[in-house]
Amino acid sequence: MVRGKLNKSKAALRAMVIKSLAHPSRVLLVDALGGGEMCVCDLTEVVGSDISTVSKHLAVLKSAGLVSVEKRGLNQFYRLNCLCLADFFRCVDSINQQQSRTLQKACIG
Amino acid sequence: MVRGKLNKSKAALRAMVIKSLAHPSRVLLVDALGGGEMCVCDLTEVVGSDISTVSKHLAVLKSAGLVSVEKRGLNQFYRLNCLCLADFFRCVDSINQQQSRTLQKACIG
DNA sequence: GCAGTATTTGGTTATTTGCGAAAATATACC
DNA sequence: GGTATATTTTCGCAAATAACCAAATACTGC
Repeated sequence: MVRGKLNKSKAALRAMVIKSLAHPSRVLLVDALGGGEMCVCDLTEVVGSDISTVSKHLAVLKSAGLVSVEKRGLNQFYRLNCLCLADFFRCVDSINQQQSRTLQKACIG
Repeated sequence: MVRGKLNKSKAALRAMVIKSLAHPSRVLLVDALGGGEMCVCDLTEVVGSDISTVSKHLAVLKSAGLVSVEKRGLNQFYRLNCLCLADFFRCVDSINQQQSRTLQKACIG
Protein backbone atom coordinates (compact mmCIF):
# COMPACT_ATOMS: atom_id res chain seq x y z
CA MET A 1 0.00 0.00 0.00
CA VAL A 2 3.05 2.26 0.21
CA ARG A 3 1.87 3.74 3.49
CA GLY A 4 2.47 7.32 4.41
CA LYS A 5 3.61 8.28 0.95
CA LEU A 6 0.12 9.17 -0.08
CA ASN A 7 -0.55 12.86 -0.54
CA LYS A 8 -3.86 14.41 -1.46
CA SER A 9 -3.30 14.65 -5.17
CA LYS A 10 -2.31 11.01 -5.43
CA ALA A 11 -5.34 10.10 -3.36
CA ALA A 12 -7.48 12.12 -5.75
CA LEU A 13 -6.05 10.22 -8.72
CA ARG A 14 -6.84 6.93 -7.05
CA ALA A 15 -10.33 8.09 -6.15
CA MET A 16 -11.00 9.08 -9.73
CA VAL A 17 -10.31 5.58 -11.01
CA ILE A 18 -12.21 3.96 -8.17
CA LYS A 19 -15.15 6.29 -8.70
CA SER A 20 -15.37 5.24 -12.31
CA LEU A 21 -16.09 1.70 -11.09
CA ALA A 22 -18.45 2.75 -8.32
CA HIS A 23 -21.71 2.06 -10.12
CA PRO A 24 -23.51 -1.25 -10.66
CA SER A 25 -23.87 -0.72 -14.40
CA ARG A 26 -20.19 0.06 -14.81
CA VAL A 27 -19.27 -3.02 -12.81
CA LEU A 28 -21.45 -5.05 -15.18
CA LEU A 29 -19.84 -3.40 -18.18
CA VAL A 30 -16.31 -4.17 -17.03
CA ASP A 31 -17.29 -7.72 -16.23
CA ALA A 32 -18.80 -8.19 -19.69
CA LEU A 33 -15.74 -6.70 -21.36
CA GLY A 34 -13.62 -9.22 -19.48
CA GLY A 35 -14.80 -11.67 -22.13
CA GLY A 36 -13.46 -9.55 -24.97
CA GLU A 37 -14.38 -6.43 -26.88
CA MET A 38 -18.02 -5.57 -27.43
CA CYS A 39 -20.01 -2.89 -29.20
CA VAL A 40 -22.32 -0.48 -27.43
CA CYS A 41 -25.48 -2.11 -28.68
CA ASP A 42 -24.51 -5.47 -27.18
CA LEU A 43 -23.39 -3.86 -23.94
CA THR A 44 -26.74 -2.11 -23.76
CA GLU A 45 -28.45 -5.49 -23.55
CA VAL A 46 -26.11 -6.55 -20.76
CA VAL A 47 -26.93 -3.51 -18.67
CA GLY A 48 -30.56 -3.08 -19.60
CA SER A 49 -30.67 0.71 -19.62
CA ASP A 50 -31.19 3.23 -22.37
CA ILE A 51 -28.38 3.20 -24.89
CA SER A 52 -27.56 6.82 -24.18
CA THR A 53 -27.14 5.98 -20.51
CA VAL A 54 -24.82 3.10 -21.35
CA SER A 55 -22.84 5.28 -23.69
CA LYS A 56 -22.27 7.76 -20.88
CA HIS A 57 -21.17 5.03 -18.49
CA LEU A 58 -18.68 3.86 -21.09
CA ALA A 59 -17.41 7.41 -21.46
CA VAL A 60 -16.76 7.50 -17.72
CA LEU A 61 -14.77 4.26 -17.90
CA LYS A 62 -12.85 5.59 -20.89
CA SER A 63 -11.89 8.88 -19.30
CA ALA A 64 -10.61 6.96 -16.27
CA GLY A 65 -8.43 4.90 -18.59
CA LEU A 66 -10.09 1.55 -17.94
CA VAL A 67 -11.29 0.95 -21.46
CA SER A 68 -10.42 2.05 -24.96
CA VAL A 69 -12.47 2.25 -28.10
CA GLU A 70 -12.02 1.41 -31.73
CA LYS A 71 -14.49 2.26 -34.40
CA ARG A 72 -15.15 -0.28 -37.13
CA GLY A 73 -17.97 0.41 -39.51
CA LEU A 74 -20.97 1.67 -37.65
CA ASN A 75 -19.90 0.22 -34.31
CA GLN A 76 -17.72 1.39 -31.48
CA PHE A 77 -15.93 -1.56 -29.95
CA TYR A 78 -14.92 -1.14 -26.34
CA ARG A 79 -12.28 -3.26 -24.65
CA LEU A 80 -10.57 -3.42 -21.28
CA ASN A 81 -7.21 -1.72 -20.87
CA CYS A 82 -6.09 -3.49 -17.74
CA LEU A 83 -5.75 -7.10 -16.72
CA CYS A 84 -5.53 -6.47 -13.01
CA LEU A 85 -9.23 -5.90 -12.45
CA ALA A 86 -9.65 -9.56 -11.56
CA ASP A 87 -7.59 -9.02 -8.39
CA PHE A 88 -9.45 -5.83 -7.77
CA PHE A 89 -12.82 -7.55 -7.80
CA ARG A 90 -11.49 -10.52 -5.85
CA CYS A 91 -10.67 -8.13 -3.02
CA VAL A 92 -14.07 -6.47 -3.25
CA ASP A 93 -15.84 -9.82 -3.15
CA SER A 94 -13.83 -10.98 -0.15
CA ILE A 95 -14.87 -7.85 1.72
CA ASN A 96 -18.49 -8.55 0.91
CA GLN A 97 -18.22 -12.14 2.08
CA GLN A 98 -16.54 -11.13 5.31
CA GLN A 99 -19.13 -8.44 5.84
CA SER A 100 -22.07 -10.79 5.34
CA ARG A 101 -20.54 -13.26 7.79
CA THR A 102 -20.10 -10.49 10.34
CA LEU A 103 -23.67 -9.31 9.92
CA GLN A 104 -24.95 -12.87 10.27
CA LYS A 105 -23.08 -13.35 13.51
CA ALA A 106 -24.41 -10.07 14.84
CA CYS A 107 -28.02 -10.84 13.98
CA ILE A 108 -28.39 -14.57 14.45
CA GLY A 109 -25.80 -15.21 17.06
CA MET B 1 -13.22 -12.09 -12.74
CA VAL B 2 -15.75 -14.97 -12.96
CA ARG B 3 -17.12 -13.64 -16.19
CA GLY B 4 -20.76 -13.95 -17.11
CA LYS B 5 -21.77 -15.03 -13.64
CA LEU B 6 -22.39 -11.48 -12.57
CA ASN B 7 -26.02 -10.54 -12.09
CA LYS B 8 -27.29 -7.14 -11.13
CA SER B 9 -27.55 -7.70 -7.42
CA LYS B 10 -23.96 -8.98 -7.20
CA ALA B 11 -22.85 -6.00 -9.23
CA ALA B 12 -24.68 -3.74 -6.80
CA LEU B 13 -22.86 -5.34 -3.86
CA ARG B 14 -19.52 -4.79 -5.55
CA ALA B 15 -20.42 -1.24 -6.41
CA MET B 16 -21.32 -0.52 -2.80
CA VAL B 17 -17.88 -1.51 -1.56
CA ILE B 18 -16.12 0.28 -4.40
CA LYS B 19 -18.21 3.39 -3.80
CA SER B 20 -17.08 3.48 -0.20
CA LEU B 21 -13.53 3.96 -1.47
CA ALA B 22 -14.44 6.41 -4.20
CA HIS B 23 -13.47 9.60 -2.39
CA PRO B 24 -10.01 11.12 -1.90
CA SER B 25 -10.48 11.48 1.85
CA ARG B 26 -11.54 7.88 2.25
CA VAL B 27 -8.55 6.74 0.21
CA LEU B 28 -6.34 8.74 2.57
CA LEU B 29 -8.07 7.24 5.59
CA VAL B 30 -7.59 3.68 4.41
CA ASP B 31 -3.97 4.38 3.57
CA ALA B 32 -3.34 5.84 7.01
CA LEU B 33 -5.05 2.90 8.69
CA GLY B 34 -2.72 0.60 6.77
CA GLY B 35 -0.16 1.58 9.39
CA GLY B 36 -2.31 0.39 12.25
CA GLU B 37 -5.33 1.54 14.20
CA MET B 38 -5.90 5.25 14.78
CA CYS B 39 -8.41 7.42 16.58
CA VAL B 40 -10.66 9.91 14.83
CA CYS B 41 -8.79 12.95 16.08
CA ASP B 42 -5.54 11.73 14.53
CA LEU B 43 -7.27 10.74 11.32
CA THR B 44 -8.76 14.21 11.17
CA GLU B 45 -5.26 15.66 10.93
CA VAL B 46 -4.40 13.24 8.14
CA VAL B 47 -7.39 14.28 6.08
CA GLY B 48 -7.56 17.95 7.02
CA SER B 49 -11.33 18.31 7.04
CA ASP B 50 -13.80 19.05 9.79
CA ILE B 51 -13.97 16.25 12.34
CA SER B 52 -17.66 15.71 11.66
CA THR B 53 -16.87 15.21 8.00
CA VAL B 54 -14.14 12.69 8.82
CA SER B 55 -16.46 10.88 11.19
CA LYS B 56 -18.98 10.52 8.40
CA HIS B 57 -16.37 9.21 5.99
CA LEU B 58 -15.37 6.63 8.57
CA ALA B 59 -19.00 5.63 8.98
CA VAL B 60 -19.18 5.00 5.24
CA LEU B 61 -16.10 2.77 5.38
CA LYS B 62 -17.54 0.96 8.36
CA SER B 63 -20.91 0.25 6.82
CA ALA B 64 -19.13 -1.15 3.76
CA GLY B 65 -17.21 -3.49 6.04
CA LEU B 66 -13.76 -2.08 5.35
CA VAL B 67 -13.01 -0.96 8.89
CA SER B 68 -14.13 -1.75 12.40
CA VAL B 69 -14.11 0.31 15.56
CA GLU B 70 -13.24 -0.21 19.17
CA LYS B 71 -13.87 2.33 21.86
CA ARG B 72 -11.26 2.81 24.55
CA GLY B 73 -11.67 5.68 26.93
CA LEU B 74 -12.74 8.78 25.07
CA ASN B 75 -11.42 7.57 21.74
CA GLN B 76 -12.81 5.46 18.95
CA PHE B 77 -10.02 3.45 17.35
CA TYR B 78 -10.57 2.49 13.74
CA ARG B 79 -8.69 -0.31 12.02
CA LEU B 80 -8.72 -2.01 8.64
CA ASN B 81 -10.67 -5.23 8.24
CA CYS B 82 -9.05 -6.45 5.07
CA LEU B 83 -5.51 -7.09 3.99
CA CYS B 84 -6.22 -7.23 0.28
CA LEU B 85 -6.49 -3.51 -0.25
CA ALA B 86 -2.82 -3.38 -1.19
CA ASP B 87 -3.58 -5.35 -4.37
CA PHE B 88 -6.62 -3.24 -4.92
CA PHE B 89 -4.62 -0.02 -4.89
CA ARG B 90 -1.79 -1.57 -6.87
CA CYS B 91 -4.26 -2.15 -9.67
CA VAL B 92 -5.64 1.36 -9.41
CA ASP B 93 -2.16 2.86 -9.52
CA SER B 94 -1.18 0.80 -12.54
CA ILE B 95 -4.24 2.12 -14.37
CA ASN B 96 -3.23 5.65 -13.52
CA GLN B 97 0.32 5.12 -14.71
CA GLN B 98 -0.84 3.59 -17.96
CA GLN B 99 -3.32 6.39 -18.44
CA SER B 100 -0.75 9.12 -17.91
CA ARG B 101 1.58 7.45 -20.40
CA THR B 102 -1.24 7.29 -22.93
CA LEU B 103 -2.10 10.93 -22.43
CA GLN B 104 1.55 11.93 -22.77
CA LYS B 105 1.86 10.08 -26.05
CA ALA B 106 -1.29 11.71 -27.32
CA CYS B 107 -0.20 15.23 -26.39
CA ILE B 108 3.59 15.30 -26.80
CA GLY B 109 4.53 12.57 -29.18
C1' DG C 1 -27.65 12.90 -52.10
C1' DC C 2 -30.92 10.10 -49.27
C1' DA C 3 -32.37 6.58 -46.04
C1' DG C 4 -31.04 3.67 -42.31
C1' DT C 5 -28.26 2.19 -38.33
C1' DA C 6 -25.09 3.13 -34.30
C1' DT C 7 -23.54 6.21 -31.05
C1' DT C 8 -22.92 10.56 -28.65
C1' DT C 9 -24.51 14.97 -26.91
C1' DG C 10 -27.71 18.27 -24.80
C1' DG C 11 -31.71 19.29 -21.94
C1' DT C 12 -34.46 18.37 -17.92
C1' DT C 13 -35.55 16.42 -13.64
C1' DA C 14 -34.86 13.71 -9.45
C1' DT C 15 -31.67 11.85 -6.29
C1' DT C 16 -27.43 11.56 -3.84
C1' DT C 17 -23.26 13.34 -1.87
C1' DG C 18 -20.24 16.36 0.69
C1' DC C 19 -19.35 20.03 3.65
C1' DG C 20 -19.25 22.76 8.09
C1' DA C 21 -21.89 24.66 12.04
C1' DA C 22 -24.32 23.55 15.78
C1' DA C 23 -26.60 20.33 18.81
C1' DA C 24 -26.53 15.85 20.96
C1' DT C 25 -24.16 11.81 23.07
C1' DA C 26 -20.63 9.46 25.66
C1' DT C 27 -16.83 9.11 28.71
C1' DA C 28 -13.29 10.80 32.03
C1' DC C 29 -11.81 13.47 35.87
C1' DC C 30 -12.25 16.48 39.77
C1' DG D 1 -22.90 16.91 39.97
C1' DG D 2 -20.23 19.75 36.77
C1' DT D 3 -16.69 20.54 33.38
C1' DA D 4 -13.74 19.11 29.64
C1' DT D 5 -12.69 16.12 25.70
C1' DA D 6 -13.93 12.98 21.75
C1' DT D 7 -17.16 11.60 18.55
C1' DT D 8 -21.56 11.27 16.18
C1' DT D 9 -25.86 13.15 14.49
C1' DT D 10 -28.81 16.64 12.55
C1' DC D 11 -29.63 20.45 9.47
C1' DG D 12 -29.44 23.27 5.44
C1' DC D 13 -27.33 24.16 1.21
C1' DA D 14 -24.41 23.68 -2.94
C1' DA D 15 -22.62 20.60 -6.23
C1' DA D 16 -22.31 16.25 -8.55
C1' DT D 17 -24.62 12.12 -10.54
C1' DA D 18 -27.83 9.46 -13.10
C1' DA D 19 -31.82 8.57 -15.67
C1' DC D 20 -34.55 9.22 -19.92
C1' DC D 21 -35.95 11.56 -24.18
C1' DA D 22 -34.93 14.05 -28.18
C1' DA D 23 -31.74 15.96 -31.33
C1' DA D 24 -27.32 15.80 -33.49
C1' DT D 25 -23.38 13.32 -35.51
C1' DA D 26 -21.01 9.65 -38.07
C1' DC D 27 -20.85 6.06 -41.14
C1' DT D 28 -22.85 2.61 -44.71
C1' DG D 29 -25.02 1.36 -48.85
C1' DC D 30 -28.08 2.39 -52.51
